[in-house]
Amino acid sequence: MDTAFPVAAHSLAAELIAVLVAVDGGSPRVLTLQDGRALPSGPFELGHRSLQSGLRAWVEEQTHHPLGYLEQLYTFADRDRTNAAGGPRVISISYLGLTREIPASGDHDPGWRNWYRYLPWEDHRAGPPGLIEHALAPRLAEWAELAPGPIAQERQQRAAITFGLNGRTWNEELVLQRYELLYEASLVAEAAAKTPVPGQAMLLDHRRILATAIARLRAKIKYRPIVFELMPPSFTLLRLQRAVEAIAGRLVHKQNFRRLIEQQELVEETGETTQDTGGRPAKLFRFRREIMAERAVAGTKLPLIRA
Amino acid sequence: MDTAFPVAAHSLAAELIAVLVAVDGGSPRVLTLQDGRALPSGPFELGHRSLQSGLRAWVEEQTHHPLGYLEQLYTFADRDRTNAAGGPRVISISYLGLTREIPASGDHDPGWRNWYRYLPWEDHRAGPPGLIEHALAPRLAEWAELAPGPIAQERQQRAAITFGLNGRTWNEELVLQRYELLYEASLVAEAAAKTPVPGQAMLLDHRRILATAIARLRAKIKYRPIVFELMPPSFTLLRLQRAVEAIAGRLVHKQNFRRLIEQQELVEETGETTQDTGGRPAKLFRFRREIMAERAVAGTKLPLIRA
DNA sequence: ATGATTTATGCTCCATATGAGCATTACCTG
DNA sequence: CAGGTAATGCTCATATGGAGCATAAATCAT
Repeated sequence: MDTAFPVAAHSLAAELIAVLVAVDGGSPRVLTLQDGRALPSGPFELGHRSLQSGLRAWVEEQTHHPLGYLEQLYTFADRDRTNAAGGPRVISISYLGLTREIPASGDHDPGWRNWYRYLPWEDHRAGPPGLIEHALAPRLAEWAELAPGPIAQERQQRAAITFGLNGRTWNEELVLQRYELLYEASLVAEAAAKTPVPGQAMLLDHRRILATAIARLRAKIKYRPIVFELMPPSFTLLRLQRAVEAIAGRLVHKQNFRRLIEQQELVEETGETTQDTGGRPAKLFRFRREIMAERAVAGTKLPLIRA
Repeated sequence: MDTAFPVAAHSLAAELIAVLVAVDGGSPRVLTLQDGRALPSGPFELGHRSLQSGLRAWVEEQTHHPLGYLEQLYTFADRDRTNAAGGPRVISISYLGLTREIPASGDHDPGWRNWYRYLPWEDHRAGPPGLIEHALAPRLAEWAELAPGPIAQERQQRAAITFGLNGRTWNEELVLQRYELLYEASLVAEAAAKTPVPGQAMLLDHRRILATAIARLRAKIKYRPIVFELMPPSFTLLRLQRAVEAIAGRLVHKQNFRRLIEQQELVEETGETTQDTGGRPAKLFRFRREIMAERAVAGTKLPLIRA
C-alpha cells in the first residue's frame, strides 16, 4: 500500500498562492493582482529548497518588500478547480504573510485592497452591517426554505449561528464558514449566482482562500503576538488597538486592551511621545521581541494538575 | 525565476500521509506500517475529487474502519526529502485522523503503537520522565556549549523553555519544537546521531509528522470537543478523562475536569451505569452532538465590546 | 482665551472561571 | 467486615475578563 508509485507525474503541477496582509491605519489590506480580482500566485519551482523558502523568495522579489511572518494556510487539489479540461491537475498551497508597511505605490495600482471590499459582512466595527439583515438574511432564509422540512431547519440554524442572526452573538472567527455557506446557497458570483449578494468576487477560489486567511488571522491574533508583525517599529497603543480592530472587525474596550497588553509585558515605552494623535500626546511603545521565546504558547484551558 | 535544476515539469508527484490516532484505555495509539517504522502513506490519485476525499477513501479501504475526524496538518516539499537522486520531486500532504476504536487485530501486527514509544519525553503523566534530566538535558547542554558565547546562551534557553528545564513549567503543546530541537542538535537517529537519545526512530521525516500531529491534537483538544471522536458511544467520565490525559501527556484534576465538561453541557447521562470501574459504579454518558453546531468556536481572549 | 472635543491613562467593581482540596458515598475483594 | 478504588458533591481563594467612572493633556472652533 505504501509503495504504489506516485501519480503519473506529468499530469501534476503545484502552485503557491499568497495572502499578503498589511494594515493601513484602520484598513486591513490584502495584496491583489489583476485589478483586485486575484491573489498573487505562481508555480512552485523545483529548484527551491522548500515550499516556504520558495514562496518567500518569490514574494520578496515581486513586492520588493520584506515579509515579516509567513505561515502555511491550506493545500487543496479539488478537481473542479482546474478549469481547462485535460490540463494538469493542480495542487495549490496557500500561505498567509504579514508585512509591516504598505510599499510606496510606485507607478500605478499597487494592488493593496481593503479586504472588507470582498467580504463586506465581516466588518462589525460600526455594529452589524446593515447588509446582513437586508441582503443576506432574507436570501439565506429563502435558500433554507427550498429544502424539505428537517434540512430547512438545519440550514436556518447554520445561517443563524454563523451570521449571528436573531439575537445570537457574532463570532468573528467563522469567516470561512460564512463564505462557504453563501457559496453553498449560490449567493456569490463564484457559485454562479444570478444576482450575487454584495462583495466583490475574485477568480477561481481566491475569495475562499482570503476568507481562510482572515479566519486564521482572527483566531491567531488572540493567542500569539502577531499583530506586531503588522506594526512599525514604534507605535501608540491606540494604533495597535486599531490594527487589532481592523483585523478582528470588531471594537475593543480601550482600557481593558491596554491592561491586557501591559500585563503581558509585550511592549515597552520608547520614552518618546507623539503629538499627531489629535488629542493628548501619546506615549510611543515598541514590541519586546525577547518576550517571544518565553511566551511560546500560553493556552491551557484544561484543569491540569500542577507539578 | 531561476530553476536550479532544469527539470521538466513532469518530475512532480504528490503523496498523502496520515497520522491515524486512537486511544486504547490509557494509551494513545498511532497506526504504523513496516514494523512501526513508517506512517501509512500513499499516492494522491488523480481520480479523486479532492485531497480530503482521496485520503478518506484510501484510509477506510485500508483499515476497514470508519474515520471520524480528518484534518489537514501540513504540506511540505523539502528537497532533501526525496531520497532517490533524479526521482520525482515529491509534495507530501499530511493529515491527522481520529478513529473511534482500535480495529480488532486480524491476523498479525495491526500496527497500532503507543506514540510515546517514539517520543518518550512527551509523557508526563507520572511526572517528568527521568530521561529528560538524565539523557536529554546533558546532551542539549553539551550541544549548546559547542556554539560561541551568545548563541550558546540562546540554545540553552531554547532547551530550557521547550523541555521545561531548571524549574520552568512544562508546556505540553511544544511537541514539534522539542523534536526539532533534538533534530537540530543531532540527537535523533533521523539527524544521523551517533548515539541517539531514547525514542524509536521512523523513516524519512515521519517522526516529525507525528510530532506535528500530537502538537495539533494537544492544542485542539482544549478548545474543540474532539476527544469524543476517540470515544465509544457511551463512556464514563473517568474514561473520558483518561483519554484526555493520554493525549495531553499530563494528569488532570478530576473534579475540575468533571465540572468543566458538565458546565459546557457537552455530555448527557445515558441513564445507565457500569460496574466494571473497580469501585463505585459510574454513570455512563454520551456526547451531545447537537451542541457542536452551537459551540462552533468559543475563544475570545480579546477584550471585546459587547453588542 | 475659552469652552468643546479628542485621546490618553489611571482605577474600581463585579461576575465568572480556574486551581486545589475536603468529605461522602457506593461498589468490589479477600 | 476491613480496605481499596472510584464516583460525586461542595467550598474557598485567586485570577481573569467585561464595564464604567474620572482625570489629564493636547487641539480646534469661536
